[in-house]
Parts: sequence; structure tokens; C-alpha cells
Amino acid sequence: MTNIKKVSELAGVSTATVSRTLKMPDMVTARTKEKVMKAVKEAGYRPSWLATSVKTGRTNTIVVLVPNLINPFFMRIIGGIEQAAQERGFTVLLCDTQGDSKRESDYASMVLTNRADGLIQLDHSFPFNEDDAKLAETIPMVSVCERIHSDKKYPVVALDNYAASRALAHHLVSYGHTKFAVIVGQVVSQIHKDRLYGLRSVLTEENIEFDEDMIVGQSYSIENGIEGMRQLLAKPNRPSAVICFNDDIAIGAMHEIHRQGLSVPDDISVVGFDNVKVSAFMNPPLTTIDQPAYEMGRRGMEILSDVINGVPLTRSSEMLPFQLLERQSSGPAPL
Amino acid sequence: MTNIKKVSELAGVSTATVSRTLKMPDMVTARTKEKVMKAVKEAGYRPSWLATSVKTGRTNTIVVLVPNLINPFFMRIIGGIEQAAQERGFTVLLCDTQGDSKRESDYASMVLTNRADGLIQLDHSFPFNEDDAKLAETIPMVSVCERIHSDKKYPVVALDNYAASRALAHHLVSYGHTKFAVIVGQVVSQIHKDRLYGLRSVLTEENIEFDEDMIVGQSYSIENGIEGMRQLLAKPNRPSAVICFNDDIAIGAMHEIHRQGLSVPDDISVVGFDNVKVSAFMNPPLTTIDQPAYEMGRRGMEILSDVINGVPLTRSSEMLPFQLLERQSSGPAPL
DNA sequence: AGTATTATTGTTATCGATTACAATAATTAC
DNA sequence: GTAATTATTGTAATCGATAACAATAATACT
Repeated sequence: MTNIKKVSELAGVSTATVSRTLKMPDMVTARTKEKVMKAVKEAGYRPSWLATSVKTGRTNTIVVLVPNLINPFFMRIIGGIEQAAQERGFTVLLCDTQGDSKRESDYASMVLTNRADGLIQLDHSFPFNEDDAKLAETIPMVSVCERIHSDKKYPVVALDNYAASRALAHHLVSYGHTKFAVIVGQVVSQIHKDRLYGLRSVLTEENIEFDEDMIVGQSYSIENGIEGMRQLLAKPNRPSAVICFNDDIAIGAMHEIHRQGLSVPDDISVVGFDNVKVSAFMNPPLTTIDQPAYEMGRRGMEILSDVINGVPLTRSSEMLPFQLLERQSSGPAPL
Repeated sequence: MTNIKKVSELAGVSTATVSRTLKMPDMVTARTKEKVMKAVKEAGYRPSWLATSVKTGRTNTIVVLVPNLINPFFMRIIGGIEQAAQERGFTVLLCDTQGDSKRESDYASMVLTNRADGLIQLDHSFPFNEDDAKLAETIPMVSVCERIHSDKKYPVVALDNYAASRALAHHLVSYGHTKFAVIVGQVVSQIHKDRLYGLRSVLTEENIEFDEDMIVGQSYSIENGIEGMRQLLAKPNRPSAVICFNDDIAIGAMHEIHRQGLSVPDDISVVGFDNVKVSAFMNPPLTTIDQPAYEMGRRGMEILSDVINGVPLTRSSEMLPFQLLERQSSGPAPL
């Protein structure tokens, strides 16, 4: 190991001088700087990040809790986080929680064990229990992506799922649809409630009846889209418009519709959420809600950085705008 | 901050005893254990990972260099890495390099600065220059995914791209195709050479002429697939079989074919590499090479763990088996 | 019971840096 | 040329743990 002591001996100076040469170069003479730099190069020395962090008490690392790394939508958010992190000198530690609450608290406690300075979660499942809640209060933490339920105390950057859901519903209603169905993802989440509530509110306003039986599904996956669609098509009264709670589900749903020899959108209109990359290149291209994922990630990291640095927050919750992308998977209701 | 000293005072023992209680519980009396645990709970104490790592010289962290986090294929590999890492008590630090060599060496040097114990790269672009090469020799490192060029000194887990490419070519030849085209991804890579060489070898054996003009493309993206297909379709002699060097490219290619009113596979057969999740749910489902991505990640991490722990390697390179998935995007050549 | 042995616990050096403070060297002021 | 001031450098404490070694307490043995 080449440590600072070896370098100091090589350069014939004290360790303090070596440290200063590297961290505050204009505090040393040109002559010593030269000597030290030569020794540094000769020894191939790099200061130990660990040692530095112990001393300074800052790791310049943040943890991101990701429910599912495979999901490209989360990856877009992470792209934004990474960008903002890089600009601020933070390293991002990505943690795939698989929705497992044990893993979540494990990873979250990295902040407590001086492994990271702060935490971003891409849903807000954490904290779950009393212990974690107490833990959570002392941690710099930001939630990105999910609108927050009343009592959470940390800042949130979110999409207005309620409004987005209403936009999709209006879009479909304007095409004359009256027989709606929904394929949902994870049920216990604010996203879920908001989107469902958004749809219901529009249908009520438009005096369209909604059959509770037409809500199926349980996870944000292609397979769930297939299975959900299979269930819907097995029902006596086939829906003409299916709202899927993310694009993966929609992709699965379309696949099943095609498999059964039906057409999108002639027989059934399908819409999704997220604007995943491939959604534009499906056959037909998918109508979906574009979430400003990258931007959400950016803002989340900016806010977390402020929290870590003790900058007071202006507001605790931000809603970013969405956009309805009308493509070819939705069209007029069949007669 | 609640440190070990505070806990030791609270429990009325020495710091050593506290440390031992937590790390080697059967070295202390039941009575002291009780005292210490009470104090730990009362103070909400967690040992600083930083301090522990400085002292022990191990971070139990490994860095993974990922060219592109959005690519779900890499994510599958990472899933395997994470699994094996978890089992061995390692934390995975994911680093998105964006193919940027500066970022690559920055991240790679995390191992030198005691930020991580080892490194896995999902391509083998690193090291690029003399400095990095010297650096690379001292680092526990494994390359996953790409067959390695002769002179690299670290272990590799790879797919046999040559054989896989031959399998695809044979598949298409058996359908009577003679007019081949290729849409490639990143050109400067062993993957690229192996796949192209595999295709050429089959065509030569089968006495099928191959027009060099029919090689287009430059990146592993949907957009590149679209643009590449556009170029191919603009040529006087339209190909009947298009081999795309990953599924994203294939998705883009199919999209462009459909957009121009042609049919897959009636007019043109399209095949890809990777077996990305959505590829099975395209319309039509994509014929592709299934790479054992998860397994590759697993093996890579296993090997790296051995290298870190000083276990001697049995061999320096492993090839994992692939599988040709015949789906509906490939079919008989048109007359 | 008195000694030998083993099991616990405490003291203190250490990991590799940073930094407050002390010491020395270089300027500046007179 | 000497004193006062400032710029550099060195010494040693520190961050929060761990672990070698020493000291003490508890058990075993004759």
C-alpha cells in the first residue's frame, strides 16, 4: 500500500504537507509542491477515500432505493439523479430493493452507518414501521416519483397522477368510449389511489358507469398485462378502452389482444403510463403519459443536496408537469 | 453522533468490549452482552462502516462499469451480479460510464482509493492507455459479456458471439435467404468483429455472396435501427434478411419496415441479439439470441470474489452457452 | 487451599488520512 | 540590522472503529 506516510518520506516532508499539497495547493511553496508531486507520481499515490471520509465525516455518496432496476422508467429518473449528483460531486449508490422491505431498511441504514450522506427513494414505501420511522427522521431523504401521503415529513418530487389519469380518461371519453377497464400495478401505493381516483372522477362527471369488476392486475410487468387482458377478454361484456397503469402492462395487454385475433385500436383502445422508450415503436405505437422522469430525478437530487448541506427548503413538495402523448393505440370506440 | 465511545460509557465497559459484543458475541459474558446491547439500543448506535473499513482495509464493495444503464440487457447481467454479491456480502456500486473513457477511469480508480475492493466491467474498453493499463494490473478485475482480445490479463466471462452469429445465419439460410444485411452497433469492439466474422464464415461456406454495402449502423439504439433500415430500404437491391446486433436495433428496424408498409417476416426477416424482455411481445415476436445474462453476471461476481480473496483461478476465460429463439419475425425468404 | 489454566475485559497502538496548534523560515517595517 | 509580521512547515491530536497485548477474573486441577 502506498500511503501518505510513504509519500512524505519520499518527498522528505511531513504528512501534513503532503495532504496540504493535494488539498490546498496554494498553501505550499512551489518548490515543495514540486517535490511532493514528484513523490506522489513516483509512488503512484492516491489518497484513501475511506480515510478522508472518516476524518471529514462526509462520504459524498447518496443512496437511491429503486424498486426494480429492470424498469427503464426508473432508469430515466436515475439518469437525472446521476447528472445532478455528478455536478455536485456526489456518487450514486443504486440499490435494487425488489420491493423487499427488509432490503429497503438495510439499504436505508447505510446512511446511518456513514456509508452515505443521504437517500432518495423512487417510491415511498419506506419507512414502514416505528423503528424505521424514527430512523427516517434523522436521515436526509427525498422521495421522487410518488405523490406523498399527508403525514410524511420529507420532501417529495412527484407527478400529478390524479391529473394525468384524468387526462387519459378525457382522451378516451372524447373518442366515445363508455366501457372502461383498468389493469393496475402494485396496489398499495399512492400512485394507485390517485390514478384510480382520477379515472373515477371523470367517469362520474361524464355519467359513465364503471364496473368494479373491470379492475384487474397486481404488478407492473408485461406478464401482468397479458394475464390481466386475458381476464378482461374472458368477461361477458368486453371493454372498449383499457387503461394500463404503466407501459409494460400495456405492452402485455396489446400482445394478448393481438394473440386473440383482435385489433388495437379498432376493437380495443389501450393506453399506458410512463412513455417508456419502446412504447413509441410498438405496433401500433402506444398512447401514453410522458412523465418528466429525467427532470424529476434532477430535482430530487438537487433538493437532497440542499438538505444534506443544511440549506433550508422553500417548499416540501413539487409537482412536475406531464404530457399526454396521443399515438395510435387509442382511437374511436367500436360501434 | 453516537459513536462507540458513548456506548461504552453508557454500558460502563471499554470500547473494545462493545466492539467485541457486536462482532464476536460469544467472546463476552451474557451479563456484559446484555448491558452493551441495552446501551446500543438506548443510544441508537450503529458502527460506522467507514471506520470499520479503514481499519480492516476491506470495503466489501465492488464497482460495476456499465456502458448504459437504460439497456435492459445489462440490467439482467447486473441482476446476476447483485445476487451473487449479496450472497458473498458485497455491495454493488453501479457506475454509468456512457462509454466515456474519462468516467471509466474515474470510476475504476475507486478501487485504488479504497472505495471498493474490485471491479467488473460489462465491456472491455478499459484500460485504454498506458497509465490505466498499469493501474489495471493491480486491481481485482473481471470482464463480463465480451470475448476478450488476446493480450488482456484479467478473467473474462463471455458469450460465444462467433457461434451465436453463425447460428442466426444458419437459421436464415435454412429459410432460403440469400440477400443479407446487417445493422451493427458500436463498431470498435470484439463483439462486433466476432459477430460479423461468424456471419461471413457461414455465407462463405454456403456460397452466398455478401455485399459489403449491406452493413449499416453505428450504435445499439432503436433510433439506429430505424435509420439503418431506412438506409437499407433505400438501396436498389432490398435485402430479405436483416441481422441486427441487438434487440433494440431490431425493434427500430421492424418499426421502420412497418412504417414503409412492408411486412415482417413476409417481405423481410429480422433477427436480433440479447432476448430483451419486450422482444417476445413485439408484433411479430422477435427471433433472437438468448444470452444467459443473469448467469454471466453471477459467474462474473463469483470469479471477482475469488480474485479479491486471493483464491487462485482455474482458468482465465469462460464461455457460456447461448440459445437461438426462433419466433415469428423470421420466416421463408420471399420469391 | 494454592497454583495453573482459561475466559473476559481493559489499555493502547493502529488504519490513513486531516487539521489545530506549535515551530520555524521568510518578509516586511522601522 | 533587529523586531514584528506573515508565510510555510512540522508535531501531534483526532475521526471511529479494531485488535494485539496486558491485566484481571473465573474456573480447573492437584
